[in-house]
Amino acid sequence: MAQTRYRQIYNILKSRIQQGTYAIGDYLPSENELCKTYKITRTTARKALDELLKEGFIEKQHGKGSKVKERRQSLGLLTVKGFSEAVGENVRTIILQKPQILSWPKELPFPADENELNAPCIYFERLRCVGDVPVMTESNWFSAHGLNRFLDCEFVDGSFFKTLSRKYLIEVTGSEQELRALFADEKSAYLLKIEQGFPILRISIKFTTSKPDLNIYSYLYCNTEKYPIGNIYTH
Amino acid sequence: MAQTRYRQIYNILKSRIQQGTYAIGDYLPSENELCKTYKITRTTARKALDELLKEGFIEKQHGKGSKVKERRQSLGLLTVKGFSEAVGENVRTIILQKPQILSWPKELPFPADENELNAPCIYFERLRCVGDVPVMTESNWFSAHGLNRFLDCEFVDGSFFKTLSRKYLIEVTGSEQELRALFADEKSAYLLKIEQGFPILRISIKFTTSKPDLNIYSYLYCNTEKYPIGNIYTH
DNA sequence: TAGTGGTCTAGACCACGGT
DNA sequence: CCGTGGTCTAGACCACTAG
Repeated sequence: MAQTRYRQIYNILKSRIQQGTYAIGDYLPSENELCKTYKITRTTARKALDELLKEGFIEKQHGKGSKVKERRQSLGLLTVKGFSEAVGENVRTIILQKPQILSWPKELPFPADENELNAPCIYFERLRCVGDVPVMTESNWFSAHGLNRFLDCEFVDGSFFKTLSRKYLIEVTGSEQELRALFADEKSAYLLKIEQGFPILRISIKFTTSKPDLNIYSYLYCNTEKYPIGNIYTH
Repeated sequence: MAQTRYRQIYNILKSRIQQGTYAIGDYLPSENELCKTYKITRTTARKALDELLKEGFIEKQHGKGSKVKERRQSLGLLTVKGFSEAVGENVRTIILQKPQILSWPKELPFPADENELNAPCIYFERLRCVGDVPVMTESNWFSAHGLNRFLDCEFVDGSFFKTLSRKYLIEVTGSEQELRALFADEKSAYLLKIEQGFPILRISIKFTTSKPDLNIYSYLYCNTEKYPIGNIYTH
């Protein structure tokens, strides 16, 4: 078996959710139905559903079923309030540097895991704007291992994480972050169209994913003057 | 059965970890040992361990066992890295203003719920230091409704949230936050012993609690130069 | 009452880690 | 090699939801 059985079922269900076969609000087949359909036991069916639950695709209701949830597009745990969510339509993303192979930088936002550095490094850089106002620069590093043809492919809906999910079946499983208030340096000031020395927020992130040896390392430099970083959290 | 069996095992193991019976780095009894000890099957033992895993108490190693991990304590979702955790012993808290009844301010970090404003407002203010270095000021507002004798009582272990939990059985259930990089104003600069105009991080928080009509509103002003704000998150 | 998810038993085989 | 955790089977009883 190349994959575990529950992982196969998980993948089937996940892709059907993503393709809209099971739409938001729909109920997945019950655990017993899954057992019959795929000739598995409930333990295995439940394990597959548990994975979907962990990743926020479904919500379980005792006595009713497993309901497809609206996926909380969580950029780790940070969402930009009045930005990708609230502003919605008005958000623009400018690619400053398309994904390309670079050597690993001397310093990453967080120390990398050992194995990651064995593969080449992919780097890309974007600028996020609300209307015409640039509010955040974003630099991303990650290992190219297992991401075949990543450089050639277009982002799904312009989203990096959606691309990982849809094309490579990789989900973000967690993140570690660090926040720092800094004077804007020359580059940030130029990109964000502010004066050098203006206070900006730097967010250092390490995203962990469902793929071992794949973490995403990012720096976000944010002009929080008009668009502070919002962070919604429900326990 | 008042509780599920796996929850009982979970509680036993958790309290032993918290009390240090199983120290950081130790291995818990193996799944098979747990089966014998508590007369359960592996499914149940694994379910108990899975809960501990999810909450970050242990780490599982194939072929070796379940190892007790260093716990990342999440206060809401913000932890001060190299501060209440890492620095540990060296953290000091200075009460700038003891809890007292004030009128509600014109502006809170987030808009208050309607009913809260009917009761008086309790306010207190603290300064957090690492050693002799002040790193964060903290201002808190909340409704006095139902918090009898709050002004007279001492904080449990110096912790506001522990006090709410132990004395009033109120738990924090979630939070909403907003981050902003600012120039330090006169008051913050004075308290944090930095120059006015230095970049600092302001965190606005609304903590929701298990008590309806009780939210905690806070401003944190942080000097992130030496001690950036860390934020550990596992999905 | 029928169907759902939540818990639990009693086995089995496998892959990994260290001896 | 043995013990560990990872996966899986084939059942069982329970609590919850809804017609």
